[in-house]
Amino acid sequence: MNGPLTSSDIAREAGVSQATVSRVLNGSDRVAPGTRDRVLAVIERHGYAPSALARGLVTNRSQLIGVIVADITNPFYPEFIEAIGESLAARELRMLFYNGGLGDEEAYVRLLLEHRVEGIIFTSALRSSQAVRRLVDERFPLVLTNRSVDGADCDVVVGDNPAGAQAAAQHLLDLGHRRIGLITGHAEASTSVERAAAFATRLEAAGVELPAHLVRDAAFDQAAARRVAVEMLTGPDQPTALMCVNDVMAFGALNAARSLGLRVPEDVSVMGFDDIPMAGWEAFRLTTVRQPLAEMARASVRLLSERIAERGRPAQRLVYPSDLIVRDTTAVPAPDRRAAEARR
Amino acid sequence: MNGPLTSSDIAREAGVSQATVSRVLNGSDRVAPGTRDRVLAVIERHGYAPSALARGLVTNRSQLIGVIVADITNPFYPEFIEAIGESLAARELRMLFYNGGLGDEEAYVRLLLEHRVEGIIFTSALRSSQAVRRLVDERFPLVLTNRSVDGADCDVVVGDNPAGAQAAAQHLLDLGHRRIGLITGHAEASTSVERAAAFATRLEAAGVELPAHLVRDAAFDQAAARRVAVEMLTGPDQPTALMCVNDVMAFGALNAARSLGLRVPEDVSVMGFDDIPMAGWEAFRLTTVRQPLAEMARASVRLLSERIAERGRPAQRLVYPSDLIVRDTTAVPAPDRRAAEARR
DNA sequence: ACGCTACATGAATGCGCATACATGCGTCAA
DNA sequence: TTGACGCATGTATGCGCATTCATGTAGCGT
Repeated sequence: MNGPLTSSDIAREAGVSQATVSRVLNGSDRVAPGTRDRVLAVIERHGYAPSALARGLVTNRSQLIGVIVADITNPFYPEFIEAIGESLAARELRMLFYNGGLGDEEAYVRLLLEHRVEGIIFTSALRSSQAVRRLVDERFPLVLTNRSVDGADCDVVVGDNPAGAQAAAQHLLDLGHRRIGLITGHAEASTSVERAAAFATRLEAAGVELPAHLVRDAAFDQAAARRVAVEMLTGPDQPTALMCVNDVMAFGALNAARSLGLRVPEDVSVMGFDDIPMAGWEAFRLTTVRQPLAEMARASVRLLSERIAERGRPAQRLVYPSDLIVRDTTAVPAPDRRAAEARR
Repeated sequence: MNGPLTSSDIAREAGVSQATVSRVLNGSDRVAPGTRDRVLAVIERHGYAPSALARGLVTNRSQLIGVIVADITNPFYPEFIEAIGESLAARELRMLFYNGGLGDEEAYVRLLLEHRVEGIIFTSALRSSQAVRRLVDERFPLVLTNRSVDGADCDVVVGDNPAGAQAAAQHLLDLGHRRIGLITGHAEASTSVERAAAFATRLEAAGVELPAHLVRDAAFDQAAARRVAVEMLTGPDQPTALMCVNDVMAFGALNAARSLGLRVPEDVSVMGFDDIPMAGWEAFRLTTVRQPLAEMARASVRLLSERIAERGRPAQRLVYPSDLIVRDTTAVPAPDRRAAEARR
């Protein structure tokens, strides 16, 4: 009576062979109804659970999917993880979860491979990720979600960052902003780079300058964004609006404004990107760009399991639309506002 | 060349036996330095990763720990998961992650057991959980974090809920509040029950009534708490303060107040419990009760791995202190709402 | 009644590894 | 020089399961 029961234990008690137990477990085979019921009864009675280790060893299918997240405390990710978890469960797949995946990706991937995961979902790969490129070269099933990696020809699920960022820029331009600060994420994150580039391009096209000191990196981090925003809002050449390439950093900017006694949007406008659920909370009411996060998460799982089933298929790149969501953190810039009020 | 390399492949190429490869992989054994280097070179060259499935089958150690969370989108959990992940990694353990564990716990646990997890961390067990009790009966290694289960004699890591809730009650009483609303979590969650009970007791001891219609359940959910708070703040017998048994619900209450145009703390005071990082954000500046979340998470992992090593040891219950953190959402009550409005 | 088929089931095998046991070699004391 | 011993390494085995092949039995037609 050491450790969990085995299929042989069940077989003995049910008076059949181990092979038969295996057959009823896997349903498909032809087993006499009476035998099946008898075996199932024994399984039920003991709460027998077949070993996924042994099964995986034989079938070469671990039922495990590795999911790598850079920072689960960043409120962007939980939504994703939730949706991924649901999709995985629906496909009889379990999640081997790794948080902090930015550091030594190599080590993480190694561990995942030891456990013979059938595939990996990277939610926060860096553009230059060696680990990702190597896996792609080996045709190991993986999908990049919300990010892409330079030169890696693999399945990718992203939002339409350029369109979203341009819409954001246009929104601020339309309001009349001409001095705009941009808070970017990690310089190695495609998401940040794409959004920042498109935003800058749109501004440039409208003849609005985006000086270097108004473009700051905050690595997708709330606290860092808060610091950077404080600096921009107290430094020279203060912006009338702050664009952040994700919502979490926009919360940081909002916190910064509040800590400085500035009103949003009266004194500064703030924009985010992603439209995570918190962005809609009364505490924020953040103007942002919506991405269909849950849908993107589901698509990632779908793509991954399709690739597992068919390794040779051509890589797909799914691009989801981005929609401008105007809430309460953006308005006409302050000077104009005064003028407008005076005009009345 | 199907599937990953095996130790036999490595052995063949290194000119040794499979057993020797296994020996160098597991370090300990006496292997000639020259042989070891040769084998390691081959392993390195091919990026060979030994199968955790096969190893687990032999050693009966999967290196997997199941972690069950009720709702990862609840900002309380990511902190926990992060800390748990780090502790697990430090012990060469991986996280098999399950979100949504409140629903069919039975099914989840079954899956975890199939994968032969060495232990399970429940972060959101319900008081009456059958699944937990059964596991405890079977002496399966598990620890309950932030929750306890009635009649389950197992390792538990919790904050000092009674002390924290009493401190919260005392704080509101000291400020002069006499009509206080209480928003509770899931009625089956020990955390909620303990906090609510201690809070009520303290009020009662001070001769302050806590009428039934001012005690509402919001299941630890932000949106539900928001709804309930709106009802209490617009209904009859409006409270001057709202105590929420966790921070996330306090955010809901804050959102409710804001949506009603009520100022916090001038018109209503709001308190939470947990002191998750967001509670300190300028957007909230929530008065709350701090629990050492990361420490509790680490202790959970420690307890679990100790129990895995020694199944027979007596169950431990670790109680961590709770500290009142006074920030900006609590103040002396407005004499009454009308007076407050008249003043404006 | 006989032989044949279809089907239910058992026996045997191997997945990749750790480990107990066996072997062969060098070393050292006598 | 010899036998005993220790060390490095090889051989054999089994973990729990899926699966292939072998076997026996019932059911069928003629």
